[in-house]
Amino acid sequence: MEQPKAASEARRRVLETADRLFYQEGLRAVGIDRIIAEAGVAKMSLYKHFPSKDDLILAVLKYREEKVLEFFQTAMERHGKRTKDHLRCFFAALKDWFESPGFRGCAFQNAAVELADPSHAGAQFAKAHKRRFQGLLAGLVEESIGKGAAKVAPAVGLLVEGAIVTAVIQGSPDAVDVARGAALKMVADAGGE
Amino acid sequence: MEQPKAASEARRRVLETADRLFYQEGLRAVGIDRIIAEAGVAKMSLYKHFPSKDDLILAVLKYREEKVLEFFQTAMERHGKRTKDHLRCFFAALKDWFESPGFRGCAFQNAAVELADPSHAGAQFAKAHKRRFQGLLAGLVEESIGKGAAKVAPAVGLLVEGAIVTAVIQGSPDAVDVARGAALKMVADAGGE
DNA sequence: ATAAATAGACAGACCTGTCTGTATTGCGAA
DNA sequence: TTCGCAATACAGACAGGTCTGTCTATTTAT
Repeated sequence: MEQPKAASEARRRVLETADRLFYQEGLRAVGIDRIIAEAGVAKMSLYKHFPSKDDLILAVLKYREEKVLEFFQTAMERHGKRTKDHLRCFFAALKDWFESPGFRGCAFQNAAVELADPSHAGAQFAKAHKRRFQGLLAGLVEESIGKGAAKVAPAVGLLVEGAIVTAVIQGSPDAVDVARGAALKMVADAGGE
Repeated sequence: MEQPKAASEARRRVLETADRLFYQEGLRAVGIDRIIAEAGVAKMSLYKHFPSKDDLILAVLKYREEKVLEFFQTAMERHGKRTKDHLRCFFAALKDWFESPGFRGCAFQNAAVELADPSHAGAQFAKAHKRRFQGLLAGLVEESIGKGAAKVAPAVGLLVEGAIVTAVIQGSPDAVDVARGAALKMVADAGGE
């Protein structure tokens, strides 16, 4: 049986397909018809699970947040075998991400740009996600240098965000090296006081 | 008379209107009909000057680059009365921008996100613009500390780009203070060697 | 049989781009 | 000055396609 919490096979396929297409081509560029065609699902099945496209967008963003956190967790663990500096692991994972096929930046940055209206649920979720993400990053900085972290963590966050948009626009992952170098130096300087 | 190189009143109105609407609501969210209505221009007048929407988008980006450079020039001159540190002037101008009404981030970042396809003329122009902008910024850093600039200028660029997206997503100009603090410290450290 | 998913037509709006026809304007020639 | 000419812009209908969202009716699986 797959009815109560199996979350419905059709629903899962819609979510995965929409996530892929939205990320790759943009929220506005991808229509419902395209999603149901590639998901192999009837239109009514989609609208049963997601009453409107805005609802679907929000669900996709939530789904993606889980996937992003999972990605960083496993990628950092993989790099964690070589060094115990978790901040270094983070930048190694970030580089993996930039170099992954189909990389098109941060879905939450992109959503905030495409949605334009800051009151849109998707834009608000993006804002909340960025706060959570920054919180994780600040945790890594604090793990490195303790108390002084609050002084540099926000700047490290800006370096990461800047590296993401720059990598997208320039079509190259090089920015991550710049960000890592600057961030590690900043953190080292702040920790040595 | 207003015929030969007056660049056509209608063309100018289309460009200004499209620039405003595209920036405020997004390239895909704004249609041709909306532009001609608000510009008070006939559809054929628009298509005479800009054969397609993609052509219009590209023209708007070029137009905006001029406006952006003008803005920074005058804003920096205004702040230049108090300090001769041009890098500080730049961050003061950046803050003015973030606080200006209707601020919605960098049109070139936004265009790169919305266009998705990196081969689109608009995406390529955005990429080229960012290189030019980074060149200007690097010039300011070099003016501060000379040779060592090449080591820190790219990171300063990332801080600026990160501050822009963060200000948009968070709906607050605060990120500019973080970026300025980190950038000035980085530059000072690099200069003192 | 009941619940869920299927296929696909449909409405109504909006999209880009084309087309026709009219009004306005400046300018050289009569 | 007055006429006609050419360029420009105007208004708006139109074609052909796509968009979101609704609806009906059929199929499948439990």
